[in-house]
Amino acid sequence: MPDLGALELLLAVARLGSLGRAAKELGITQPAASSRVRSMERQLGVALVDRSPRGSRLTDAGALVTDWARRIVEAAEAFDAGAQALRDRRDSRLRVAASMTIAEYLLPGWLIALRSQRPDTAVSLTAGNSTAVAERLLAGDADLGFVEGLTVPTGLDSAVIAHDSLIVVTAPGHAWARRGKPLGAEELAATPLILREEGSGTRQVLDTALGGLARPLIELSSTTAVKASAVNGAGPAVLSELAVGEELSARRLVGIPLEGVELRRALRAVWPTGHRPTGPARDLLSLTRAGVG
Amino acid sequence: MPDLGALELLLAVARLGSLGRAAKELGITQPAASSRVRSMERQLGVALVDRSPRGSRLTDAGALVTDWARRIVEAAEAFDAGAQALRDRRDSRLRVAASMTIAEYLLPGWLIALRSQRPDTAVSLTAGNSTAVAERLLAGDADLGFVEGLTVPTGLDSAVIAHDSLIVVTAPGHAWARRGKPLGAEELAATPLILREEGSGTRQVLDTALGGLARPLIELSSTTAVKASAVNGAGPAVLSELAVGEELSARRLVGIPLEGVELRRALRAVWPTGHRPTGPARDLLSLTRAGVG
DNA sequence: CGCACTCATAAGTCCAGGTTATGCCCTCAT
DNA sequence: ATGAGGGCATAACCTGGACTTATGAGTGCG
Repeated sequence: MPDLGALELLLAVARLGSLGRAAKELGITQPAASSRVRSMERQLGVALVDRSPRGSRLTDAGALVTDWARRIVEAAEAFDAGAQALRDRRDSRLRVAASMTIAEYLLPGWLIALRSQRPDTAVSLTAGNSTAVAERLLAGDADLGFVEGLTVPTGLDSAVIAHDSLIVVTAPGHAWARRGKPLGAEELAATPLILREEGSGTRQVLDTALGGLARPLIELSSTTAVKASAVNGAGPAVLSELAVGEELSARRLVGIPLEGVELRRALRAVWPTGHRPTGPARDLLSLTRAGVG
Repeated sequence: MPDLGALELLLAVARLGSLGRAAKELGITQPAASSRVRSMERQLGVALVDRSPRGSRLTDAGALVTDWARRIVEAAEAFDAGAQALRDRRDSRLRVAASMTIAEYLLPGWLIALRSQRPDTAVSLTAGNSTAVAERLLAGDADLGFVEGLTVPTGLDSAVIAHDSLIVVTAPGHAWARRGKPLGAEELAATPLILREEGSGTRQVLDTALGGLARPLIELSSTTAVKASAVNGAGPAVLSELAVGEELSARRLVGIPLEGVELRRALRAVWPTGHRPTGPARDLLSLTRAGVG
């Protein structure tokens, strides 16, 4: 398994064109960097950088490895942004409460953007369901909240910042992946589906859209488990599009077009009625709304 | 920065419900696992798992962290699949040669799938441009090739396995993100764009589609650099949709609908004329075609 | 009550990755 | 030409963190 530090080093070498400069950027010495890259090359059995007395340049294999590495490091940065927000729990200038889906898929990106824009803003994050978010806001324990769902908790003002569409997905081998015409509500309702458990946000939306008729093939308690089942060909699943971007573009899953079924739900920023977001809360809010145009 | 090993451990704990079992799966002892999780919790300042005499369950924060961690680990697995293919250069049963874009974005996923389906197949990978791929195949140094582009090198048979569409993207704040009607060819050709350098595959497709008229605002030598410029609002960019899936779903970039411009190019599997792929090459080929339906 | 499972603590070992120190190679400017 | 400077490699040493084994303690069950 790769070592994150080594990957960062490799990216730095690619960017700066020299082992020494890369080493300095990461706060280590040049020999340390040299040895790290060397040991990585030994492990891969391929030369990654062309060393010359005028600097170091990536080889072809190095460029490929670097591109793969970049994905890992970007995911790690998102993790870090989220982790920092979890860590700085108390004395933060901006306290955010968010529902799970938003905290999982969207917040890390926003936090990275906010950090690059206002590097000195400390953000703290708590995650929970809609009512928990509302409680924290009303108790003054959070400055800004994010919820998904069909209704806005009372006592809160809100702004729609995005929409989350549920989509029907199957493994590429499934018969639905080949069908010519879009899927209708009746057929969807008549087919057993891989679903989140009753009471979950996505299940709620689906039941509403179909008039309470969704038939579960399997019920699972996490989005990830649903995804895994669908990828393994257990059947068609209904999931937030946020959760399956990766799988769709890698064609591990295929989206099935729908017709006459509306599976959108609003993602909303919320705050106590009257208390218009100001300062860092306003910054974050405008970041999130930028995407909607 | 997080430690990959600790993240894997956390995922294993989540899946298996016990520190001890997770430890065993990773080949370490229970105290080692215990201490690792503990140190991670100390670093984050949040309890991640609820320990009980009957096992360990994730806390809410733990579930969130685990979801973030899963992304990193998945990227690392893709890296690992690619790295292994680079490592086993010589005596492998299946030797693949692929163009950069395919090697970068698609192959790792295929290799993971192939590994789970045929765990004992050793794959080796070399990356290069179309002519290099053709040379290796014709010289008998590779069993199966993948190329993108408008033409098939002579001496090779091919099968289209997917299509790669170029798309026009801008930062969400750009005026085009708000326009109502699709963009036409003339307007696209008249606007300076952030592009890859002349001679690159994507540039080639764009020039062809526009009749050689693309006007560069900036020319950059890597897909990543183009992406970064576009995200920072330098202007509209043209990129493979494979490269921007992440950015689109996080709304760091917005896709601009086009009209009357065809920016698709075929991704093809290729092999020496007559030499129909057999054995592991056939397995890999059928994996890649599964997505097309 | 003792067995089987969980997790925590303690004490000891070991190596990966770091450091400093040094030398070689190349280029460029004086 | 020659010395200065940047870039990389090698060598020898140091250290801390992560692993190990050994043990104890809490819970539930036959």
